[in-house]
Amino acid sequence: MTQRQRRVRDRTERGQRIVAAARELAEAEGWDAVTTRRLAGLIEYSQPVLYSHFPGGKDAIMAAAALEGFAELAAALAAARDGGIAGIAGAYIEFADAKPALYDAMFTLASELRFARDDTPEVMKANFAELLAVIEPVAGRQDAGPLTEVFWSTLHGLVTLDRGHRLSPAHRDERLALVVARFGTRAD
Amino acid sequence: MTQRQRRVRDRTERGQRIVAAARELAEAEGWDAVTTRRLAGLIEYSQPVLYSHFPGGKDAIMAAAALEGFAELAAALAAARDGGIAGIAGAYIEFADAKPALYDAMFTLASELRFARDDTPEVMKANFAELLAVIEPVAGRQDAGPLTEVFWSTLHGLVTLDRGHRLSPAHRDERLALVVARFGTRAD
DNA sequence: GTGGTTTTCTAGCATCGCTAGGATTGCTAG
DNA sequence: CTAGCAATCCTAGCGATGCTAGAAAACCAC
Repeated sequence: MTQRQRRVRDRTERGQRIVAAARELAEAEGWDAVTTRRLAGLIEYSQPVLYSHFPGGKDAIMAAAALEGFAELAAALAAARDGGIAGIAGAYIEFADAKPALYDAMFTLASELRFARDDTPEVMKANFAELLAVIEPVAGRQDAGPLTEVFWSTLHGLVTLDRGHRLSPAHRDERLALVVARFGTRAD
Repeated sequence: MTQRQRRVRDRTERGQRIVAAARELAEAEGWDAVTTRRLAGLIEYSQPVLYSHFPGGKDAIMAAAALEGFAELAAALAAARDGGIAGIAGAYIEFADAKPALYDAMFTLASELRFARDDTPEVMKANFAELLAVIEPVAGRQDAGPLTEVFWSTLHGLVTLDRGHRLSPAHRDERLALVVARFGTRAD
């Protein structure tokens, strides 16, 4: 039955190639350029193969990419945990800046995935936990959970507004410093 | 030449009907449901008529709706100016909550419109000015401009993350209170 | 080899945004 | 009143999208 094992291994490999190709293409030309036909061409198979891996179609592929993104973001945040507020804020923005299409898939698109619920994937909770770990020391008497949500919202807002050319490019560093100033101190 | 005047008046009226129909349909069923065919049916004309009003097609119609949205948001913020940080933050979130599709058109979609540039429409600058007016008193020695951008990012992040079901519904009010706590005090 | 299962591809559907070209209407001049 | 011009509008169609049914091919056990 080792052949059967090889077949399932090939299958999962191909599934990963689909997501990898989608991410690559999205990062290069945006998610609009990620069509099922181009994706099928990239992995050198026909269109219906995509649906055997992801019955949900294109949305499911994007959701799979988003999940990968959450795992990578969690890793990036964990690596910056020692940097405190400034470190984690910088890491967050840097991640969104380095992989804009992936970030879009994680937050702007892929509305199926939702936080703050029982069926929320663990990878997604991990991101919140990383932010929470840094905010907790400065929460004081305030509930750290909601404060983390506000902190997270600030980072996410900075990313998305900046991406939409809504913010002044000259003040990027200054904004980051202000975030640290506003969230880095205890306010009981 | 009064007939000519009536004709141009009818034209502009029809243009507004197009945007109004688009907004109504988007608010009811989302922007994906706003197709050029359905839009043409709603105004009881054929598709190409849309392009005589908006050569840019669907994107231009959404941009027109977004501009209306910026004007309405600026008015809502101006009305809440006396409420200070808490008042304007509440008004902002309330606006986004009452007209979610319009808010999406203003920020998530419609990437043509950009802030912080010379050709930025006045209505868009007005929104920033309203936020700036409230932030300025608490800026202290800090530059009020970037601080307003951070404040704005927080509000925008709260709106978008909440819309994506990323935040706990139970803590809505608490988050707003925390925003006021973090941005309502001087931090020189 | 042969039959049956699994996998893959070809072909097509409905819908999308958008546009060219002809038809229809309205205005003007003789 | 009518002929001709100009503006307006609609029918029909193009290319591309996500997705799917049914035929074709490959694979495996016997």
